[in-house]
Amino acid sequence: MIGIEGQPAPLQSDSPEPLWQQAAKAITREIAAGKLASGSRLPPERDLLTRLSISRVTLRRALQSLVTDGVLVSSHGRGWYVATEAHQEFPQTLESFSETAARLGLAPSSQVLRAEEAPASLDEAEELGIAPGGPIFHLDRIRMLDGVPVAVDMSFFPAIRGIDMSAIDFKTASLFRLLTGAGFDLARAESTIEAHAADKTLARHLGIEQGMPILAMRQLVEDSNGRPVMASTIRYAGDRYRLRTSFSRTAKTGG
Amino acid sequence: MIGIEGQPAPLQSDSPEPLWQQAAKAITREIAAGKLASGSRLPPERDLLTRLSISRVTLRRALQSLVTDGVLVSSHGRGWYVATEAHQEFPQTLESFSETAARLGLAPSSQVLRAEEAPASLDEAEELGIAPGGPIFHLDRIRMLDGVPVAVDMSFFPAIRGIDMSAIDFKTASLFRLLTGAGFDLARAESTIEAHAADKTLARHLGIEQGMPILAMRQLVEDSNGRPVMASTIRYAGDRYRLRTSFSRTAKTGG
DNA sequence: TGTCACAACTTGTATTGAGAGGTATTGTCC
DNA sequence: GGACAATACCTCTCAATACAAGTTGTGACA
Repeated sequence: MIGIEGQPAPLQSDSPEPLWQQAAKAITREIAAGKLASGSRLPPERDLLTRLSISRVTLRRALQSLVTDGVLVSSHGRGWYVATEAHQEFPQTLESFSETAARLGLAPSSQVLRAEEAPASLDEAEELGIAPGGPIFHLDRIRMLDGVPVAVDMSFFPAIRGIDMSAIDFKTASLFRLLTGAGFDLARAESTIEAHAADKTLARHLGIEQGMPILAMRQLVEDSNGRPVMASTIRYAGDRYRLRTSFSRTAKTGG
Repeated sequence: MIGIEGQPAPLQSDSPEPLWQQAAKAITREIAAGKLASGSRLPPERDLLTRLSISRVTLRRALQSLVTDGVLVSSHGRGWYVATEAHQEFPQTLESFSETAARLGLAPSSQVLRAEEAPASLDEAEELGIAPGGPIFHLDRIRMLDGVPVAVDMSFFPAIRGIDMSAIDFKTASLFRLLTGAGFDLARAESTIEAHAADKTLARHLGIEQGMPILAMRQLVEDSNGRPVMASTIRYAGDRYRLRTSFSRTAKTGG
């Protein structure tokens, strides 16, 4: 950490990674950790370079790279600011269903199978870190592209007070937006992906033969404190959908 | 010894062993002797060539061979560093095979099916952005955990000049390390993941029944200029392996 | 209380210099 | 042809220093 609120943290001078890159990362980590909110102002350059023990040129190199990456914006005479967010969903390395639809020029739609509140089972309670029997909301949907079923999405999250769930059209509603609007700070997601054979129920929903290969993705979304917010199991017809992911390398070697 | 902390040690100029090899070995010995810790910086080239009494070209030849071997990494403008153990593959959001093995406490190993240079087909050439018929290197391996086959990995990349591929033990060699050492700046990867039924050949390699669900991942690795460097098709036994990914929300540019 | 000048703060740009790795060319020797 | 050397030039990293330009705060004055 660059110790914005505390101690200075010197960068690794004995590392292959350039100092400007290390500084940029340190700043990014502060933002990701929530110590610098979207839109907020960083300390002045003079302070940052003292705390990081680097020259101003090096610091500005780091800051500029973060501008290029869209993380920061600068204001001449006023200071450096954390860029504001543009998206409600995760900035992605795993392409979302709606992004895939847009990319392929296909119309996404959903058919709701289940949208109701129920008491959490032991497993569900454990997964969400709540008391067994506590109220959770289940949303099961068939996801379609141009009317063709490609996946069954079964998600659940803690019941939300103050929102009339029956008034929500879950054919089109985004769960990410719903949860964010309800005050959850979605910060992180863990996913696992497996291959299975389609069982009888799923085969019927997707209109495929029982036993066909499917992709099964389990996803757990957490808030910035690490509390689970939503759990999903999404099963895709193997011959109709592929998951797409990309990622970049940010460092050659670490110290 | 190269006498980093003491006297210079001239290499044997009347030995049949090339000077660059002697120099590489001398450096390796220093590391093995603990005089250069993992991640630490070597003296500058100017100092090393003086102490070893060899030309810079020869020294760099030695250093480069150690890069290929994964012992050193270079940082332009900063210096030469002893490589650290981790972070040789993408550090990122799709857990690597070796990371999965470590996490589960299982011993990873490989059986080489194919390791040869061949002219690129039209499709292969197109994928790598090279001329059809141009030389590419194919590496097909069965990946195993604790001796149990879990995946077949078929990768190809442009043939690398200056490296004796027959000298490489592909049971253990890391392709990322090899390509990085050969000068490719691996910066980005695109992957797609599908579910298929195992065909006859794959089923035989993995020891599973034909038709079983498998995860099929296609991955294209690019360098920092966006040029494709390596293409891989990795097929995992669906009941023995799951892909794992996680990602975090960070600030992003306003659109 | 409002206005204005000035100082202080803060970012933006430029120059110079040193250290250090990266690439290329030419030539000699075995 | 491989090994090796000498030489030249390029590019990146990093720092110190100086000056320019925009913003904000403060004190003086009407």
